Amino acid sequence: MPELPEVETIARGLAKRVSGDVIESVWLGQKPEPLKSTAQEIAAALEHSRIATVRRMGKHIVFDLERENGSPSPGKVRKPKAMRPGSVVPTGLPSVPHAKAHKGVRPTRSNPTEAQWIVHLGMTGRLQVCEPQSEVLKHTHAILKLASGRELRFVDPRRFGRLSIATAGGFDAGGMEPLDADLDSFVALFRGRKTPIKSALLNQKLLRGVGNIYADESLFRAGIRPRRRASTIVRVRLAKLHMSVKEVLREAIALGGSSISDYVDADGQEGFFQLRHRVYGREGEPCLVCKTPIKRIVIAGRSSHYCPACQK
DNA sequence: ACTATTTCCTGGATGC
DNA sequence: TGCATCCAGGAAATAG
Repeated sequence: MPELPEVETIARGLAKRVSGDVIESVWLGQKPEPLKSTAQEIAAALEHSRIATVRRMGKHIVFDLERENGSPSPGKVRKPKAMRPGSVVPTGLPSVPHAKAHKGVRPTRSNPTEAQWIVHLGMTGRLQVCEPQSEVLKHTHAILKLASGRELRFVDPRRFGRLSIATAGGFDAGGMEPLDADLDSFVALFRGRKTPIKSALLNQKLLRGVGNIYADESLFRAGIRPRRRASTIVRVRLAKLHMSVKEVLREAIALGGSSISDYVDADGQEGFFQLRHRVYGREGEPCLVCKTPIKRIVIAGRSSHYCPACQK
């Protein structure tokens, strides 16, 4: 499941492969009725746009788009309303149900970034760059034809992923980037919060990008039990957590993320941080520090792993 | 303003 | 073998 390190890895890979490429046409799968207009918006914003950059914000992948010279403006793009990708599996060659409603619209000059394509991979979402003739996988919800001749496809079996369009700079990714947070603002995030520290770490409005795996791993390294109320943790311990979070994320990024279930990056490469997990997915196995069996409990519906001896 | 709970979704694992 | 059930999990929606 892509959390910050996986998304970072994917975004870097994509940046290398599709930056500068132009989106010629877009196919979007059928969506469950309510958000049809958004699909039009997405197609309109993407088509004839150049991908300037690809980067990560929290767990989101952000494609910065700029209009191709002389191509019509996509019209005003509203706030980033999330869209549920289509549910219908494309058969054969996808036709393109895009809106071409803008004929005589004023041409734009060489503009800087005008819009952003925001992709959240959910749990099972993947973006693949491939040749047009390669097999369209089941659960493919979007296909972008690129000027380079390749295709950028969004595949997501479990459909927790989200696609949306934001106006440039208008995308609100939530809380602060954990890797940028200084100690004081990090500590301030938890002041007065009665929620378990694990829940606070997962709250994207506080920190963006930390998910279940890295929350558990960070808490282990900081010696804090996941159920500890955030407000009861003293500053020095939070300082420890501050360090642990950054350390865990940096190590994971360096190893290309954690590959559990079927995660692979943009190049189809697996990550290797799962080999460094000290508590996540190790229920009953001995703690690597003290040999006490790792416990698993459920917090807010999320399985949480910790060492009852090392974490207080 | 917070916090806790429910819901979405499918494939894989488990159980009978 | 087949069928039902459970589980994984991010974040939005709902309830308290």
